[in-house]
Amino acid sequence: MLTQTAAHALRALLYLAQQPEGMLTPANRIARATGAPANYLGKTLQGLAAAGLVRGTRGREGGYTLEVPATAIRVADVVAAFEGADRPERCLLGDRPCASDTPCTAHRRWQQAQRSAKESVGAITIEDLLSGASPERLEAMPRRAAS
Amino acid sequence: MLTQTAAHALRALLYLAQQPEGMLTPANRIARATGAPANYLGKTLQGLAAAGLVRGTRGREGGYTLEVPATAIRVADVVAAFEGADRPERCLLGDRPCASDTPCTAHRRWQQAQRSAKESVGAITIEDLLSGASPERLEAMPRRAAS
DNA sequence: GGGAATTAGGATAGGAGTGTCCGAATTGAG
DNA sequence: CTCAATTCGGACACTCCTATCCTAATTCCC
Repeated sequence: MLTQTAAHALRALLYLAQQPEGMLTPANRIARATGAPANYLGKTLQGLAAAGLVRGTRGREGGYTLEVPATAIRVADVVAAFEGADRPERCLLGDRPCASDTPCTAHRRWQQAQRSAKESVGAITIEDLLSGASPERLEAMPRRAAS
Repeated sequence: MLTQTAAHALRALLYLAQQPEGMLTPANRIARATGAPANYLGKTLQGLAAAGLVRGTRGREGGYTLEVPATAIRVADVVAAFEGADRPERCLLGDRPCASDTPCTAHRRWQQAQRSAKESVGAITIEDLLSGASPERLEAMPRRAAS
């Protein structure tokens, strides 16, 4: 569902959001707490810093802190920080943007579902995850028994 | 959203579903029609055959055909045909299945969203995509402006 | 029966995601 | 000032997904 990198990033953000406001947490501690490989998490945090979600402070007693309140960081933002210019949304039938041999009802139906799927996880904020709140009625979704 | 392999497979199934009932279509033609690399699509079709979704017939005038009606093939089935024993659903906070330092409201909230996302695309059938029908009310979802 | 078309399946290469390692730059503590 | 802690940034290995290529095995047509 999420890439490994995004998952590490999300865990790091959740951890940072639980720290006292303004406190600097070194990457090493975050790695230990979240179970991410320390070296790799370094890179990941740099990515988050580049995206403006966290701020890194060098030097002794340095570390990372949230740059943006936890209510303003959506999962979609975290994902976006690590994807490289997403592909041009190719059509499901055939190669061309919308093949002529089919009126591409598939296209619409598919994009609709994709958007709905992306939003149902992308719209969640760090704060939502920590508070357990449901930002909009999601439990109102129909449920079908998986055969 | 989908792996490349699953996308190829989905396109192949959509193409096969549009062919006359019982007709055998060689992999080569499917590849040309869907824009997938022919050699790789061969493997992909083998995967679909192993999953019981299509049937391959060897020899001259051979080819592939749907083994199951298009109404009975869900996107989730296609995806499942190509994933190797999905991982044990690790918790979002910390490494352990459910860390003690947080009551894991995050866990529930997250899984809820994930399931909802998976279902919104996974429950779609090949037939749905071709007919443009919406299997359950999906357009009733709330929509938020992406900032 | 011979030959061509086609699936089945293995071996191999390229690339991206993931992870490791090491040095350079920065900053505060002593 | 010196040193240690820390982020920053590059270089490199590993693995899996994707893709290519080649050789069987099978089946129909002539």
